[in-house]
Amino acid sequence: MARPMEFDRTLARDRALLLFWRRGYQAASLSDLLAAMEISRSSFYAAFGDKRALFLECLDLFAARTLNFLNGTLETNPPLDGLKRFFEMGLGRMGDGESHWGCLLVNTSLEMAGVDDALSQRASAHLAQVQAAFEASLLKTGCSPQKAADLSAVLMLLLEGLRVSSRRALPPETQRNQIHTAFRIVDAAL
Amino acid sequence: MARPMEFDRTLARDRALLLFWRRGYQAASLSDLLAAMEISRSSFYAAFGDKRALFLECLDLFAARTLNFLNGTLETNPPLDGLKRFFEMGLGRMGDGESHWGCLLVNTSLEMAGVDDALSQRASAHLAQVQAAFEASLLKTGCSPQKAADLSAVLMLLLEGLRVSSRRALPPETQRNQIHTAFRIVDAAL
DNA sequence: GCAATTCAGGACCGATCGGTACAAAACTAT
DNA sequence: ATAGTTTTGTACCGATCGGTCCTGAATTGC
Repeated sequence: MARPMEFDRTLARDRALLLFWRRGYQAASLSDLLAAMEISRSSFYAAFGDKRALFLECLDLFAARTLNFLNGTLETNPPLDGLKRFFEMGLGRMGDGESHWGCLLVNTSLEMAGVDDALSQRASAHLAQVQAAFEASLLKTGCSPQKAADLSAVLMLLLEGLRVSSRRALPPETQRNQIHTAFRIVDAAL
Repeated sequence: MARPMEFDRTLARDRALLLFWRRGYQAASLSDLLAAMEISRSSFYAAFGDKRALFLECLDLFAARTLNFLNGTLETNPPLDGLKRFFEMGLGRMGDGESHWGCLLVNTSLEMAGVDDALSQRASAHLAQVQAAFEASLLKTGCSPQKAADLSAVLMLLLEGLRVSSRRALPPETQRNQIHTAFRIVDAAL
């Protein structure tokens, strides 16, 4: 019927996600986004609504992928090993990008608090889902529900702290040590 | 010789610090700042240079106060109690403001990473000083240097996670539980 | 009182922000 | 080929950004 779209929507969206991840919501200007996504202004607004809507889409997508990865590792590993592997996600090879941008959920929850609380709360809600997955996994180790609740809350603290370490660009080796020590003492508490 | 200043510089600076703490660097516009500080544009630039310089001043001041408070509690309490008290700083009474803004150092380190790396790194360096104080305190418990280094790194993870919890506006009671559980398992690891 | 000096208020600046409007280009269906 | 439809590139929009400049008011030393 008419002219077909000239760009791949999901590809453009993924590129936007990377930019948001790297720079945060506010510092990623429209021009930056258009350049990164390699589409024009009109295509942008036609396909994504506006900047905020696109961000929301990216945020939810990031959360879905994160939960997906987490559930994957939890299914194919003993609970604690799966958790540890999840913690180690994204501290990868030194110069590969993506490795020192922290976690978009944590970043957003902090950046947008007091600025756009709806965005902040949404990111926070996604984090709560992650914590719920932690708790479910801990329960499978046979510990008490109380202990699972308490420890999953502490695991969330550790994860957030680790994603801060990542964005602070602490050396991967340092982060690896942090994970190792953290899991050693969590293990002892089980 | 001439007309004296009509405003209290340190008062204005403190007000700016609160705004930066609450909204972050980017979202605190000049107009916002002037309104909060209750000074005029010209006074602002005469007294503080520019927005970034003022922020830097606030950041360093926040760090100094934080370290000061930390060292105070560490001097007047047994090491672990002092640390715990530091962790509990700022989760205070529900509606008193300041309690759910997280930590300016953590906030800044995340927000400015990839945007103004000098600011991010500076905040990160201040955090490293806090961690060093943790380590020194742990050493006083008589544990091995290795253990002090490892545990202080984990304590930093927990602190960062807790300040994220704070800015996410998790209920103070939840945060209290997190602190309690965290210190229980850290204690066990000593 | 008067000159000298420093202050504060606000007009003004170019740049950039996110977002809209519009016209030309590109494609399909007939 | 042509009519009809959708996409795309870009000019343009008002608002706001951080920052400068200039004027008039306020206060001092004399």
